Amino acid sequence: MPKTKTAPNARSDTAVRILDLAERLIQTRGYSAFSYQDISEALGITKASIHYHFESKTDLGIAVIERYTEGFGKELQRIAANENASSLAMLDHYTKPYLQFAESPDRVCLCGALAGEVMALPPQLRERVERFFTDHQAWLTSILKRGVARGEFELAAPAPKTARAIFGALQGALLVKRATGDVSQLRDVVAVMKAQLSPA
Amino acid sequence: MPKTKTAPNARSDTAVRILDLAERLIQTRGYSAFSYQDISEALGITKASIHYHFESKTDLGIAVIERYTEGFGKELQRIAANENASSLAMLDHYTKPYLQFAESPDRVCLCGALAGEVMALPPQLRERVERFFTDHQAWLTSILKRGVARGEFELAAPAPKTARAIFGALQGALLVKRATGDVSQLRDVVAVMKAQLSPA
DNA sequence: GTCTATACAAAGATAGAC
DNA sequence: GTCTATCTTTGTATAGAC
Repeated sequence: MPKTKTAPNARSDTAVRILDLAERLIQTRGYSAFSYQDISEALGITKASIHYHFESKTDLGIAVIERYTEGFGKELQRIAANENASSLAMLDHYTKPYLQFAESPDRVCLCGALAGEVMALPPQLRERVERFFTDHQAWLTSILKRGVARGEFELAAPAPKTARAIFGALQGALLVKRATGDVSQLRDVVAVMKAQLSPA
Repeated sequence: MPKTKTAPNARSDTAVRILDLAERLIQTRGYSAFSYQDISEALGITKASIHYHFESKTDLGIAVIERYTEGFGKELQRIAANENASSLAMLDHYTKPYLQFAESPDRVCLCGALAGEVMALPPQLRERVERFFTDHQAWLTSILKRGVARGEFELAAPAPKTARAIFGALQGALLVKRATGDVSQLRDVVAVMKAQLSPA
């Protein structure tokens, strides 16, 4: 029998290429500033074809965010599941995607980019961006608490506040990096963060 | 003789109201997502009238940024000019505008908002946003150095790096605040920053 | 799944009257 | 300085053929 390559939620090649490009466009130019035409020209297909895969721009936006947050979310689970790892190593893993964005001159966190225009987004997108923020801060909070419980961290402020500060510093560093081209800042922020969490 | 109220660079009342609203719209929705129509409806004048005051959207954007950066810039000069002030007090003054933005649920720094969509901006806007970032980081650097020279600060990293970290943390905190509604973070970030700069 | 063709609205902008 | 009217281009979206 012919092998079926259709997994439960499989997406066609084209759909994936559209998602990839849309994600990049949102990260570099923002949601409001990209259009089906941009994608159409870059991929060599018509706007109508894109509508076949994603009925509306809002739908496309939702799909991009969900793929991104789910991918990131699984990574968080994977990191936290490794119970032998030190809490510092876990935090270290968390920062890896940010450091990767920092490598390229014009990319930031997808949700960081969207946060800059959150009031202009369709509600379905806004909700998801806000959820990304709260989820990540919750995750960071749990890792910080774990570190304290294991004697690996010493916090100057309650875990939730420290988590928000770390998250905000990472997002802010990406913003600054893109505006001024300073790639080193991300690494510096991570280094400072680690130094400050270590017990005296 | 009739008193002339026309100062050298005076702007008409309407022009100022347009600028005020445009600034707010950029801060809350972004540059790409606001239109002359938004302004027209809110102020009760036609789009054509707005074009009379600002020939193009780019011109309006430039005017908004320049007013903002000049106002902020003068404040920086004023702060630094008070030679008796402690360096900590100077830093404290610097954070005031950020704390004010944090009061409102949906405002961020104008240039922070624009930084999220720099790649989509007309070059004249992009330049000015980048300059805002480098100017502010340079100013912070000079204050940090002053503090070190006067024995008021003790830095864990070179002044320019520390300045970038502070600036990034402030911008990031505003971003997070708007996405999650947590107004306290700005204050926390400022408090942590001050604590970390104080000599042992 | 992709195309052509088209609809429809919005955005940015201009001309010219008042 | 503001208006009406209009123009052009772009953006989003749909219908229907292939």
